[in-house]
Amino acid sequence: MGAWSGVADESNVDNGHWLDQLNPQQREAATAGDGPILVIAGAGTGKTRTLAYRVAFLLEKGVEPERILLLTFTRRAAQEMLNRATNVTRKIAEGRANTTSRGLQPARSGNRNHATRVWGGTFHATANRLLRVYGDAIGLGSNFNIVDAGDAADLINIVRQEQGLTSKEKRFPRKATCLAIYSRCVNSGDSLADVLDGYFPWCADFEDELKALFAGYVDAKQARGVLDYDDLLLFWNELLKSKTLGPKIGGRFDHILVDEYQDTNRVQADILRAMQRDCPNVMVVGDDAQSIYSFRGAEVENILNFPDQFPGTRLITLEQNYRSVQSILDATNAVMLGAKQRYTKELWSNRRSDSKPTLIICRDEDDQTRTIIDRVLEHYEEGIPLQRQAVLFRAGHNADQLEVELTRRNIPYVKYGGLKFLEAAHIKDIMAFLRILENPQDQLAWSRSLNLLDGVGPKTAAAAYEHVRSAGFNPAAIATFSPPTAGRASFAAFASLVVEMTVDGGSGSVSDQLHRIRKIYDPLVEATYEPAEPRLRDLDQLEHIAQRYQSRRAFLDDLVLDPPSSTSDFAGPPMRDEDWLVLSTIHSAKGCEWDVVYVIHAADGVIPSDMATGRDGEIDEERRLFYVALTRARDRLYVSAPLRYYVAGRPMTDRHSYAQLTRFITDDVRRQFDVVSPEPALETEDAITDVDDADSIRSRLRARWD
DNA sequence: TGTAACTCCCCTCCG
DNA sequence: GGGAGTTACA
Repeated sequence: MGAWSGVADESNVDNGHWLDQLNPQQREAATAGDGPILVIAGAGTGKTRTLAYRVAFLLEKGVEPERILLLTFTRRAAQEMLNRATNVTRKIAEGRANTTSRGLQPARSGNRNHATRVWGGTFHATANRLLRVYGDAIGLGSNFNIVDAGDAADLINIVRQEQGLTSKEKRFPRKATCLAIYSRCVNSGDSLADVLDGYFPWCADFEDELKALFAGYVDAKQARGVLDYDDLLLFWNELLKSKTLGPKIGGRFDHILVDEYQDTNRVQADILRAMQRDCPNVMVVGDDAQSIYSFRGAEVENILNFPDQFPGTRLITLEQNYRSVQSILDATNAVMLGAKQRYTKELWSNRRSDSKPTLIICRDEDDQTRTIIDRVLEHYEEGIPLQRQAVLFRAGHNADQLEVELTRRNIPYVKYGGLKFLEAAHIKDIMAFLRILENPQDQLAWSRSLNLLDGVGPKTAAAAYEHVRSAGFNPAAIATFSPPTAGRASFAAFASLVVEMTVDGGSGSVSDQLHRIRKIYDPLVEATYEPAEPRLRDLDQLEHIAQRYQSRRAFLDDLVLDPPSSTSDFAGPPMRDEDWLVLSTIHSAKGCEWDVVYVIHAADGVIPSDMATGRDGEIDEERRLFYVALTRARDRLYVSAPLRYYVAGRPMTDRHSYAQLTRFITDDVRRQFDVVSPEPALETEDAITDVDDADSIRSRLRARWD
């Protein structure tokens, strides 16, 4: 996406010693010796830069790249750091070449892409990589399919129906809720009763049923040869418990670096501790004030208690902010002052500014949309490209109206977060076809594909799966299944394609395979969706990204583990040199920065979300989220809130409701902003001293009549 | 057994 | 506005 922290490139490392590019604390972190290290890095303090230099330092020291494991929150973050590390090592090598006699090759000249051999990625992606290697050893096999949250919820639903858990007197929790409960249990290690009590009190009546459901879900995953996201971590953790495999896996590495440690959960911390037995050099980096993923089971205690859990920890704190002007930091520091749990860091910057950030109070959402777009265009006219400006919001749909208006005005934008490309039905359908070929046990994939065919519903799909199963999971057996009803034409076409592709499945590139599937799938799309055109274009794009992959397995795994976060991630060359505005959820903006940032919908109920007011600590997390949003800004920061929302109801009864500015902007915080309001006359003013007070005015007015 | 049409309820953030 | 559950009909 837009700009990553510390956009400054590493191009000038050859002026003086390369480590001179870092401040003393950063340098201490980058060059620290062995043992556990905790780096507390406030927003914008050069964390990415420090990690990149750390990697470069280790490589320079002679550590083999494949013996370094870099765990990050997204794969994009890992790539960014490794690219920068590569730049640093290249500059060092060039510098060395210049100081040695001409004609000599620089040291390690064959290792230009050294850093690309570092193990880098998310916990989940790393787990996948390890399980593909060691899965056979524990009977997991290496051809498991990974299911995303939607598929996992569907599978839970199947089990639920099998178990007859369709109570009528009181509604059973929805499938997504069931999955969320399950996930929280396994990620936190807490008992079902505690999780229900603490987070899902309205589901407490179903404890026994849920217990049975989850047991059935675990069995169902096993029977179908699939792992969900949580399984990846759980299985990795289990591998490490083995007396033989554990040391092997940990022993693969000499150094483990973990970014965004404040957003790891208990299983991830367990994994790290287990890895550390055989790889003592662990460095974690994070910021307790930016912990925003507890909804996913993240525990900020992991970073707070790191020194206890890893004895001998060296603590390094980065406090100088290189990103924002001081006036923005004044505002963000003020926001954090209100946190129940006080954080110790107070960020400071050398970057001065003569203007405060701006708080824009808007009449309603229309007003907000217009105002934001106007400001964006003003800054654009001043010479700040759209890509260096970002609009941030709490939830994906908060940007709906803005998107409509940007489209109407022909202003290009990309949106990150919110609904994923991959979650669209037509994408999942066609991916299901590939999943069948890769792992014929995957019942979800079969039923998804089969249900598309005319005259095939759940029953027929289940019978067909059973047929394939009894044939030893040979996918080609589908050809000998005869569907009971009409519509045999499309079934026959489907079956013969499966047979064809089973026979020569390995041959042909992934995008070729997709292309062949589309011959029967496109007509189905055209028949199913009214404007089919945009969906077909999505499939074109899918085919386009598939070109980057050598293997079907890698393609499937990547799309689940590292889904394209916006449609522009695979936009073709035409977009390349255009400019576009960035729209992003605050969560997806983590780690990024822009010259100008607009935080919209800063109204109570949105920030903090009205869904997050239940528990202690949830409000604090919303505050941190707001803090993360504000600290993305380098030069200019706008916060806006509509005071009125239209509630789209039935025709003729459209009403509006009134909103309040987010509670995180207290009077103290507000003083750090310039306030723009549509109705300044209605603003309440603090005590004014340059006119008489009301009493003296009244007595003077009265005096005329004396 | 599959499908279309109708109802009701609830809606977040992500790997 | 869309998922999930129900009903009527082919």
